[in-house]
Amino acid sequence: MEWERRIAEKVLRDKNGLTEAEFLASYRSGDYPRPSVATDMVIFTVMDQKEENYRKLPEKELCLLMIKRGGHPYLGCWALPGGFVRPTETTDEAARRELQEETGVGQVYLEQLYTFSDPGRDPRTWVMSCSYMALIDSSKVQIQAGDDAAWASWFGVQCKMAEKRGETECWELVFSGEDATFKTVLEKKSKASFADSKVVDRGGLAFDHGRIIAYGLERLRGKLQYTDLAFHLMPEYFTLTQLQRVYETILGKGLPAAAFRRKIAPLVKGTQQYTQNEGHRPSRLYRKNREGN
Amino acid sequence: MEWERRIAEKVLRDKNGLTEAEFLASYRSGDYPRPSVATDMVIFTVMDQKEENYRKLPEKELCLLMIKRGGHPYLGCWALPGGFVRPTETTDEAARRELQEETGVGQVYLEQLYTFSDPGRDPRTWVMSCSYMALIDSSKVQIQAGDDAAWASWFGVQCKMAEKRGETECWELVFSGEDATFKTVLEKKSKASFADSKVVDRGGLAFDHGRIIAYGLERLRGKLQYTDLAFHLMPEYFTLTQLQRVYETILGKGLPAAAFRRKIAPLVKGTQQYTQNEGHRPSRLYRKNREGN
DNA sequence: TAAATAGTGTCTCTAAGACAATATCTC
DNA sequence: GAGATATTGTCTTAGAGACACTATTTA
Repeated sequence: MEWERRIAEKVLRDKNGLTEAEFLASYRSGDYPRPSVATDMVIFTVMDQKEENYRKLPEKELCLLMIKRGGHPYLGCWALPGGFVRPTETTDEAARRELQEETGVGQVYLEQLYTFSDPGRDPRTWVMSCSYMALIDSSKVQIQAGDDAAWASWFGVQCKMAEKRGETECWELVFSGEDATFKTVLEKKSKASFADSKVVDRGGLAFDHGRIIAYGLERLRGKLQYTDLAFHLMPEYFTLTQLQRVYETILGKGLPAAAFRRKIAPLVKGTQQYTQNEGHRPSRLYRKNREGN
Repeated sequence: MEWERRIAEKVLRDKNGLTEAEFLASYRSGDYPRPSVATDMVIFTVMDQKEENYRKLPEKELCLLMIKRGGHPYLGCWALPGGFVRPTETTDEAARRELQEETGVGQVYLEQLYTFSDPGRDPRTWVMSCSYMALIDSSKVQIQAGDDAAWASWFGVQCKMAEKRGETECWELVFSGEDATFKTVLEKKSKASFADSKVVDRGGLAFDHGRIIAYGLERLRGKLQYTDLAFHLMPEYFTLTQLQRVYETILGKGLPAAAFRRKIAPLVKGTQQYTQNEGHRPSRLYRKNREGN
């Protein structure tokens, strides 16, 4: 068939009589306005809080990395790390590059969250943000925290509903870091996602980053339940109680130990090592089960 | 405090001595290259297939809308409907605008899926695609199908794993429409999402739209289990068997009727109306339960 | 009456939550 | 031994799947 031969040879011609190669060679990009596209990253980790009693286990806290803005707009506010995407890379690659620059950590879990595109979200110009969530193992964080950037800092986050008026919910993100503590207030519809929320009071946060962070948290909580995401927040060897604390910290509620262990059992592999010098019965160390479901 | 007063009055000055207002007035966007950003839409509906027997219920099929390309590149291939985002709108608004233009339907469920950003995904120039999933009630579709665009057509889709080599899975998307039937082959890692898949053989599909469609399907299947998404695919009144068929069609497997009805019960509200003239026992008509969880 | 779907009751099995009982370390 | 956590066993309950049984319509 003549027609099939043409497809095979890629010489289909358009209404101007051009082949695809000819078309592409003559193509000039139109005059559509183009936005800048940046990646913003919600880098989560779970850190130990100060210890109180030599016997008690340390409390854990969900933390994220932010950077203090040294220029306008939002001078002095805290913002998510990020940067512009280059024409030679995917947004994934851009995010990984930024992450490397910002934290020095390369091999971390990275997941695209959502693209925020409100035309006014950056007062300078039209900038869309393709947001990402990164999960970092707490032991690696200890090395990197306050590494070079005097302006980067880890903040504990808590997200809780403050008020409910009919279908509209009012949520508070509370950030507590060494250098600052502040609160961001968001509003959203009951069934809606934080991707569709509205910032009511930025507090000390820059841009629309409150929405991004709240959505990142929502995603993290959701996926925690039916994936093995949590292991990206753990060091190689950990106790089941540590793992349980990480779940509890992220979900914001306590879990029954027996049920937790049953559920998590197929995902972990026990070792012959135990914790020591802890003021109580030693705990077996586990690691992630690679093969098992 | 002087400092707090400055914050309150928004007269913080940057290292050049500018206030935020002064900075923004003098801001000139840098020379970073900018991508075009388009929205692409996976518009799903569930349609009845031809009836065979006056007694039997029609089989259902998951369908999506595609448009035949009339110009290069990918001349003659089928592509997802979509278009460029304008500087005055969000990607959501752009998607809704395109949807309105394409199908004439306004009030439909719309959800952002993923932003695809491979630098080479469009051979013309640097174009990112912020993809969306739309769900349309099948009864509305009947009116719109083949409305004006001779080049728009509904295709039945099926997605199934074809082969598994170690950690790499090979998947086939099979499209069957009135005007054409073809197959797209994708590859992905076992645990990975289709957002990270690779098109191995486009078949008759344009661009990287196979990835987008497969990811849309993955999202739809996932959310079907724990949300009330399915109701967006239903007309106002429906039987529980119809609802069940929609679930089965999307999930690609049969479900036990008794368990399905128990699970779905709190989401629906029975009416006093029944189907008629169906060659078998009439079925009660239900509608979505607005209040109940 | 046959064909076909509609709708419900019950049994089993699994998993989650509640809770108690036991184990074992360090100071 | 006291204090604290680790770990397991058991009971109850909720929900999913299997399956059978009954109900109801039309040609």
